[in-house]
Order: sequence, then C-alpha cells, then structure tokens
Amino acid sequence: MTANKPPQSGAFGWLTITDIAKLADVSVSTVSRALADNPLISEKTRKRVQEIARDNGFSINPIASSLRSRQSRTISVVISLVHEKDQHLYDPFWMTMLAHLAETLTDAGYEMLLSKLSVHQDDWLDRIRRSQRPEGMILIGQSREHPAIEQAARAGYKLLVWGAKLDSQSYPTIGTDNVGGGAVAARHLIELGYRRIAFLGDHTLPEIGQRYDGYRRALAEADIPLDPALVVPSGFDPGHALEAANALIAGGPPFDAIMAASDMIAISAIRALNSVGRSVPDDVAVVGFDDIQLAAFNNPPLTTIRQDIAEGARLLVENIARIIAGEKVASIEMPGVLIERQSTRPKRQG
Amino acid sequence: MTANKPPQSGAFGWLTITDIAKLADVSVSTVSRALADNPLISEKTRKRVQEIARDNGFSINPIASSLRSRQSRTISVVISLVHEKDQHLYDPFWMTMLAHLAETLTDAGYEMLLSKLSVHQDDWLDRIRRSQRPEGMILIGQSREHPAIEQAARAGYKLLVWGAKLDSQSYPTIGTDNVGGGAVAARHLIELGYRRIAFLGDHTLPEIGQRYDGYRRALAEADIPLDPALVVPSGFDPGHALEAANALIAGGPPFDAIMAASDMIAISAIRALNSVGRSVPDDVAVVGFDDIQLAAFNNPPLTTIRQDIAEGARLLVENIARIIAGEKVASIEMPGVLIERQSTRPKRQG
DNA sequence: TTGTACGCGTTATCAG
DNA sequence: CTGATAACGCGTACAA
Repeated sequence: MTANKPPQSGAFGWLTITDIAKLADVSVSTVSRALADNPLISEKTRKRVQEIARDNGFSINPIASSLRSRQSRTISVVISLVHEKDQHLYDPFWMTMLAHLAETLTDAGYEMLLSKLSVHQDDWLDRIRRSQRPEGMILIGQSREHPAIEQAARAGYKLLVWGAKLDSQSYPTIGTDNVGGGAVAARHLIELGYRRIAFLGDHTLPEIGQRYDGYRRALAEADIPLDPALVVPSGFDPGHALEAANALIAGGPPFDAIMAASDMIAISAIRALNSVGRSVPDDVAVVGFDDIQLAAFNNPPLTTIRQDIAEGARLLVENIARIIAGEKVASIEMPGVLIERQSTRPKRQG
Repeated sequence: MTANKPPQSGAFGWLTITDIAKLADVSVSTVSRALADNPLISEKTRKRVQEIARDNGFSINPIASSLRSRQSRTISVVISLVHEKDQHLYDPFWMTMLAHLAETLTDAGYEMLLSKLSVHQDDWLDRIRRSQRPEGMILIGQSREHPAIEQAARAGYKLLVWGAKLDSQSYPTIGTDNVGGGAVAARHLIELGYRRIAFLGDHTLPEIGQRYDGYRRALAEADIPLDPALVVPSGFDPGHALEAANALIAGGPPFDAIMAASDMIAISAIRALNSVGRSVPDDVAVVGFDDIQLAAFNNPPLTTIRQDIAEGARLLVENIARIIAGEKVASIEMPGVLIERQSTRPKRQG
C-alpha cells in the first residue's frame, strides 16, 4: 500500500505533499520548494509540480506549515468596547473599520481572527496571545484598557492599537488627531457665531477625552468660558445619546450649538431637538465626529470631522506587518478634516 | 543541554509540554492528559500538573494540537455582500449579527475567522475550505451566491447559511420566515386601511424576494391589485435607498404606505418623505424589517418586523457544531414578529 | 495510573 | 538543482 495511493490519502481526507511528490515523481522537498516558488528549483520542475498540485486540488496544509515554519499569517483583531453597557457593536464606525480590516488583511495575505471583548477580564490579552496562533494583534479602541495594553506591550506583545495617542505609552497607535479634530469642530462653531456650545460624549474615554481637550482649547482661544453644565456625558448608542440630549435640553442652561463626540450621538441629538420643536441648524447647530456613511444621508446632512477609515486600516495592516517583522514603529496621527454640510450654518442674529 | 532547560525553551520562545513534564517530573503524555483533564490521570497528579502549567504561564500550542488531533476549534465566518456596490458592511443588521456570532462562538470555545467577500470569485468557497483550517463555515447572507453554495454543499463542505430557505437547496439555512414576515408587515398596513402600498427593496436577492412574496400574498388576500409601479428596487445603503425613495416620490403613482425591505431603507425613505414635506405616519405609513437598534430611536420610532439576531446567532453556532460532528441538520425558520411603533397608524379618513 | 514511541504534514538542514 | 532526514509540539495506541 505504499505506491499508488488513492487521490485522497491524507488523514484529513485530502492530498498531502507526499501524494503530490509521488504523482510528480520527485521528493517531498522538491514539492515543498516548488509550491513556495523557491528559485532553487528549476523553472521547469516548479511549473510542473505546481500544475499537478492545481489539477489535483491540492493546497498546503497551513497548520502543518505553521507548526514547522512558525508563521501563521494570522492577525488577531480585537474589538474592545467593554465600556458599552449593552455590549453590542452597533456603531457604524467600528463596523466599517472591521470591514476595511478584513479586506486589507486578506489582500495582504493574512487571515483575520476576530475577538470581541464584552467584559473586562484581567487576562484577556494574555489569553489571546497564549493561543500562540496569531503573529500579531490589532486592537480597535482602547476603551478603558490602556493599563492592560500597556502591560502587554511591555511584555513584548506584538500589537498595534487604533485609538488615542497617550502620553508615555509604550505601544504604538494609529488614529486621528483627536485634539486637533475636536478643536477644528469647536472652532467651526465659534466662527459661525455660536458661543453656548454643548459637548456630548464620555470624555473619560481616551479618544473622546482628547476631542474634549480640543473643544476646551478652542473655547479658550476665543475667550469663551467653559460652562460645565454644557458638558454632558453620553455613551455611543442611540439610547444613551437620546437620554443625554434630553437631559441637556431639559435641565441644562441655554445653548445654541452641540459638538457631539460621534456622528451617532449627533444624529440622536438632532432627533431629540426635533422632538421638542427645535430645528437644526436654524435653532441649534450640530457637528459630529467620524463621518460615517449615514452622516451624509441624515436630515439634515451632518457637518462632521472625517476620520479616514480606509487609510487607517491600511496603516494598521502595514504597520502590524512591520511590528511582526521586528521593526519599531512610531505612532501615527491622521488629520481630522472638517466636512461642512447642513447641520451647521452661521448663527442667526438676535 | 538536555536537562534543566531554561524556562523559555520552546522554539516559539515559550514553554512546551516537555518543559512542563520536566518541571513536574512526569512524562509528556501525563502532562498532555492532565491538561486535558483526562480522568485517567489521578486527580492529585492532574491538579499538580495544571498548577505548574498555570504558574509558568503555559498553554497548549493549538497549532501542534490541531495538527495531531485534527481539530482546530475554528469556524470561518464569511460575509458575502457581493451584491453591494460600495462593498462595505454598513448595515447595522450584519454588524449586530457579527457581534453576536463573535460572542457566541467564543463562548462555545471556537475561534472565529472572518472573511469578507467583496467581489464574486468563482473559487471563493474552495479557497476557504482548502485552507483546511476551519472545521466549518458560517455564511452570512446568501447574496447571489446560491449556486456556488449549492455546489459546495454537494461537495461535502461543512457549512451553514444565514438567509432564505430556498426550494430544493442541499444546504441548511437558519433565518427568519421572510415570506411570513413580509406578509405580516403588509397585512398590518392593509388592516390600518392602506391600499396603495409601495415596496422598496431588491427582490432579486433571496431574502428580499421572499419578503416581497409575502407582500404579494397579503395584497392578494385583500384583493388589492399589485401595481408594479409601486415596486421600486433599492440597495441596502442609505444612498441607494434615498434614490429609490425619491424615484418613487417623484415618478411613481400615488401611494399612502411603504413597506421597506430593511430598516435602513425604511429610515432613508422617511427622510426622503420628510424632505418633500410629507410626514410619517400622518401622510404615509412606513414599516421596516429587521428591528435594528436604531429603529426604536428613529423619529418617528419605526414599526418593523423583528428578526431575532441573538437567537439566530445561537442557532447558527449550535447547528454548525452539529454539522461538524457529522449530524444532518434541518433548516430553521424563525418567526418574524411585528413590532408596532409610531411610523404606522390607522389611515386618516378622506 | 503512568510511560514509551510514533505520526500528524510540513519545512529546514545538510549532503550529494 | 534535488533528495534524505530530522525536527516542529502534541495526542494517543500500546506497553508496563
């Protein structure tokens, strides 16, 4: 039974490299090299072996390959929105990021292992790394995990984070210049004549905190005092955002503009305003953050700060590859660009 | 160099089962069994070995384990929205499904390998299966890939599909009773007194086609003639939906209600109506499909057909496990439940 | 109850 | 340029 094995000889039910070797009448090493396009093998043999493999529907078993070569070509993508109460990924921003990552990683020849962190567990990072499968990790959103990430980075994990660049962090991040973006948003409102500008968002989260810093900076530049009553915490989901907006409307001091920490919050705020008869932008100007697809199709179309997700995904993949290769990479902050639409307009006089 | 290897002896840089064996002064097989909680090993030894492993931060190398045991505990999740022009996952419905799957698979001890199909490739299924890594595949959305899936199923792929149950398909599906759900939606409008009901959606897609069938059935039951001019194709994204709704408003015959193929389409339609001064539900009643989170927070809150995503994800995971185990599983259709909110109300007389 | 020895399918080393 | 052979780390008959 050693010669002429049937086509499906591998224990998994399919062909192994050994079968191809027999079919091609060469050694397994030659097959291995030929399939890897190793120039050591003559072009003629290489093509012949590749053809035989293709004709028989053979592919390298990546598990065996990984074991021997120590390369899994797999990246773990972790989405850590543990601060969210309802624990769902609902925000279109993350969804789009995920889609772009799936595409970009695939194009780069990686497999994407998706994990979702729904509650904080002290050992989550360790658990993923110990699986020893992924060559690197991309974390989407620092959430409140900065300390854990910091510790992991110190321990030598190969990781890259989408999020805020924090002081003295020992891990690299890719993200938008949140302080700058936040300042641009607030300045835009100030330039249009607004002075009672509310901030809606949870500034205890790193990225939102930076957008809030930008907001404060812009106010300070214009000598507008910061009114703490205009700063209302809000989660990302429509429910929280609606609540926050209603709280602002009902209990807060007068305001003529809103700077929202995300587009979803902005959209929810507009709904809340409409439902009490205040129109946007005539009565209140609203600016969002993200520029999700929905923003352009909102009623009114949303003025917002664009985060370039596609470019972000590209940078994440490119740089995690570098990190895996052992290079040190620096954090990158992409500009947050103001997209003017119809949810803001110059303040009416009087 | 055989005895007393340093703690980090594995070639990956970490401990191997052999190291633990030495530390515990037992054989590798004992370690292997102890870590697998194999009752063959005495409780005492088992605990001791487990403790040593834990203290040293050791975990089984899943790659080697997979190679030997032929179990990767990995499921490939493929999202095949190849019909979408902009090729992004933006619809919150898919996103939520993905989130639930990530959670449910993790809880069930599986890893989730995410692939996104952005364009049709003849060999996409084969490419994934040949990777030999996943034990099974969950396909989210049939899109237009029914023929390819059919062929793959015949070839013995272990797969499970979220989508429409089609006649004479040789693969199992989990999904909502789209015909029933569509009928419920249309009947709801009819019962409220509407007779000029438009349908917004691409009924050449399997799931939408079935919702459309339900719509037609309900009309027929009520002896309302089907007006083809009221049936307007629309993609899922806000852009397409807005276009479709505007086309209906501008060029179509009079209508007093809209049945949308998805919530996002419904929400876009409401915006389109509002922007030409027609109010919902006073002038036009609108019912959606999905019950995404946004639906409840829309203005007005959206009447819709709920698809139970959490239960769907649970069923997908439970049944893919069965399929992997070699069982035959039957397709499941979950009921589509009408959720009445404020986008529909009895038609005004006159 | 524990240990020995082999093999999973591939790649790397070394020899020719 | 090609081939024989030894790992990679683990699971499991089989033996003790």
